[in-house]
Amino acid sequence: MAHPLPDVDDTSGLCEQGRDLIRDVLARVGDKWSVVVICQLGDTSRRFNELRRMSEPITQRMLSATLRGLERDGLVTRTVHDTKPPRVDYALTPRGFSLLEIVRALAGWAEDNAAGIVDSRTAFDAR
Amino acid sequence: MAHPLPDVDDTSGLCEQGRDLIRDVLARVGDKWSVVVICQLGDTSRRFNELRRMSEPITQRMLSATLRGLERDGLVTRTVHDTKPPRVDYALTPRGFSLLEIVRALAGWAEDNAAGIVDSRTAFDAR
DNA sequence: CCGTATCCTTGCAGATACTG
DNA sequence: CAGTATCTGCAAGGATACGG
Repeated sequence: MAHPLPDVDDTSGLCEQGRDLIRDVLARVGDKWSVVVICQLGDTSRRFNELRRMSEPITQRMLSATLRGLERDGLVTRTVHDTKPPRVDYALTPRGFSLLEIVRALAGWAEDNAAGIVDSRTAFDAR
Repeated sequence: MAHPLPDVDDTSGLCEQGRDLIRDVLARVGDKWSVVVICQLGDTSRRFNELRRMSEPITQRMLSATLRGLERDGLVTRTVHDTKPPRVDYALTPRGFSLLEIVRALAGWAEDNAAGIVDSRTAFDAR
């Protein structure tokens, strides 16, 4: 196991420790579809095509891959009901819900700073 | 300005409104180098090659692009000192600092859940 | 020292078609 | 309904070289 930076200064706090895994988590949050799916599962469990419709224009392939990734990290559960037309339910785990909280905080920040960011961009581009 | 989704249901709360911009912000957080740079600027301002060394193995190209993106969004400032060897300082803006807070919260969550996630992955892969 | 310009590879994601 | 398989493009990013 590679030691995560036995570096001289640790002035950056949390951001320096466990770099790999943290980047992993950040990547998931940065992933377009993961966040969308997590948000949609925030209220109740959903079925595959239900998520597909809600997350348009996601492709089947991407939804499938996204869900498998989330399941792998223990963020969602996949429950197969052996009914006549097959039915699969996806739901957030406790860990998934705790991530949802953070994502919502981030979304809140984005909303609060949206106008300012747009202004900054306009100013920057006008040059 | 485009209205942020005059959609039918808003069951997912914040995650549904202003989708485009929010995804933009999330993408920045998910971006490998942006977070690293923001964290390194958390304590004090830094010079270009200083950031370059601290963020290894980032390439010049990527650091340049990352910094320009952050500057464009008003997250960092770029200050050129007209000294004999050219010197450029990058620093976090107030907006940058406020994002740093969120990123640190996210990093904290990652640390708290690191072990659990690794376990989930191992269990998932062992099948 | 602080970048930009160019080339070139790679991996991600869309489209499409098919299976249990 | 709930996915997997294959093929293909396209753009992000590494390597390298050069300019202010």
